[in-house]
Amino acid sequence: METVGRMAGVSQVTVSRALSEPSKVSSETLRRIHEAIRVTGFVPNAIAGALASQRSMLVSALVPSISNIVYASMIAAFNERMRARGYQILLSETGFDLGDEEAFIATHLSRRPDAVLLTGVHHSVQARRMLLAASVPVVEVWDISSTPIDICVGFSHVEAARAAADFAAKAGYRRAACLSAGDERARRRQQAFAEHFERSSGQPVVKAAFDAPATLANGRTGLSRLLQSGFSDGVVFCSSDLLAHGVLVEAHARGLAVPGDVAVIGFGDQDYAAAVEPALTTVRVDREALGAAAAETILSRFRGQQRVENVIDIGFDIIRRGSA
Amino acid sequence: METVGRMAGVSQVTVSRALSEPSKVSSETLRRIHEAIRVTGFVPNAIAGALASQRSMLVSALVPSISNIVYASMIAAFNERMRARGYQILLSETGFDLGDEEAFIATHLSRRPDAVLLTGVHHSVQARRMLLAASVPVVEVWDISSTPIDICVGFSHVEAARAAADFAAKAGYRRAACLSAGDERARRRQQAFAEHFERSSGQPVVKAAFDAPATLANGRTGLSRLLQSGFSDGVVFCSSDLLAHGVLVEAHARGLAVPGDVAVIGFGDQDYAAAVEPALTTVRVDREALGAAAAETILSRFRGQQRVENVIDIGFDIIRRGSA
DNA sequence: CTGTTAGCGCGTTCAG
DNA sequence: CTGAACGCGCTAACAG
Repeated sequence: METVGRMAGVSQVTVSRALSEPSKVSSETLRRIHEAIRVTGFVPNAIAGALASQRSMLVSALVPSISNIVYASMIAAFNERMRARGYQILLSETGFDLGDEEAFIATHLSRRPDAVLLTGVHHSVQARRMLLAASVPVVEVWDISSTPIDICVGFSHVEAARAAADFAAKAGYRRAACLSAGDERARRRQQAFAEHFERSSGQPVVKAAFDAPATLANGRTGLSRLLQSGFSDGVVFCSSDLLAHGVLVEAHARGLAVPGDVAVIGFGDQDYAAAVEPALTTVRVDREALGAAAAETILSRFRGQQRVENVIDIGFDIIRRGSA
Repeated sequence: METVGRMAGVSQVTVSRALSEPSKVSSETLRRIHEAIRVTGFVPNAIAGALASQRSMLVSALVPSISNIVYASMIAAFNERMRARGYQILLSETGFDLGDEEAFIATHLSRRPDAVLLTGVHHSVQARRMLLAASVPVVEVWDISSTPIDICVGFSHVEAARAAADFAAKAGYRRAACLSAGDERARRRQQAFAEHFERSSGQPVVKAAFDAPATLANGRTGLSRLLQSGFSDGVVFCSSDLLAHGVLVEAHARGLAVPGDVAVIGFGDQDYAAAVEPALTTVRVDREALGAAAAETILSRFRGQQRVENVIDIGFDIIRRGSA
């Protein structure tokens, strides 16, 4: 800035102002400064800016998995809103381990983010402490808690699973099975679905769970396991559309009719859910709305509104298509 | 650090050293310093550290799409290597627009990353200029160029498409079609496949291209369009496994046998490629190896090795499965 | 509208 | 093995 200023015949401070508050600089000096910037190829140093202003314009986001479209699409929506206000996202993949998450939180906080987004409402004690000490807005997404660290935006996994169980019972299915992949929230849904369905139908619900992440192959294996366990002629509640899709493929390979021989309910309503054969009945979670709502609450905190609603339930919908 | 030092009975400098070069501090002072850190809940300020040391420990990465598993899995591998060395990734989604990419590059460079990863080898003139001026290692991935900005790690899209065309011809297919989604590299592959197949078979290749990103639904629509255009009884070369999967679903819905009535070749070898019915014949690109190689070249630059090989071709493989 | 001054919280010399 | 002094490049007051 010193160099640019010298070239434009002004001081370093004026250059700084020209960049951050152009309205406070005369149009003529502004012109000369921009010309000097162009000639020198000057790129402002955001690090120094952050140190001086105590605002990094960085928001850190921690998700279990980047390659899981479920989180990726939520982050995309979040990112878009934040970027429109000049914030950049520092994204990390934590896996599903709370200890790892704690380490990531420490690393992220060292960069002094202006806000933090976390996935889920369960965090280590030390993590909570660090986040509170950082005294920046913290948003927990993808779940609901009555005692968030700061703000939470999500939906109730238990209620969603119960709604699916009600749907299955009302659709006339007498028997049900659950298929879930390795993630705590998925298992909570499985549990809630099973309890609720068993209560209303009186029939035991067969379960299969993978420790591994959800894949199409696991969906296929999952249906095989359920059939081996004696399940037949009922509905399979899957913890993700990907697993549900695998069930569809396996059913097809075995010559089982869907939903005649086996019905399928997915979770998430991914973009392919409506395109598979038969189209997937699923629980829709509006991930874009979730990411957007998370961004909005953070931004309103930045505007100084301390009294933001701190528990936002974005709900869910059961989307009935052909598979169940 | 001042506060921590006072509590431990040492100066700020010693605290700094205790954190960055513990071997240069006596074990007793080390102990007291760590105790003080624990009590105060001190979290080092990486911003100030970066400003003083002129090293941000940040590496910026620009990909067309975060939610596209193709890039996400490459970034995951890249990230893992860099993180092991203490670097954090600043990730942005550029879309497929070179102008937008330029804006992102400027924003990223203002954070003074220690290295930059870009997707593709085509960038705006201004982008190249800025990157060169930044004088940090720059890796272009996912393509090959004889004149990279600095380093490139990828494979030849033209050669991959030609290999697929050769495979199709040798497998006995006399007619072919191409299906591709909106991305310059996909279109280059489609072009190369068509030229090569037409030359060897003498038959014109039917083409369909989408401006939109690849989705399963587009794959279905794509097959419909190709059939309408008069295509039948041949092989469809798709620009991604997702499109190929859509073709599979649509063929099934229409009662067409795969590969009997229509054969399918995908691109990428995603994890579901082997799990669909029939399993997908596809062009495998080792995305993990790509991400890892990109990280390794950057890290060796950091170690001061200026003479790193600057064009790395990781190649590809044709994986023959059931669909073609 | 512009400039002066004083930090932001660290790492990096160089002395001891 | 430890500390004093300095500066990284910028923003935030304040004064003119």
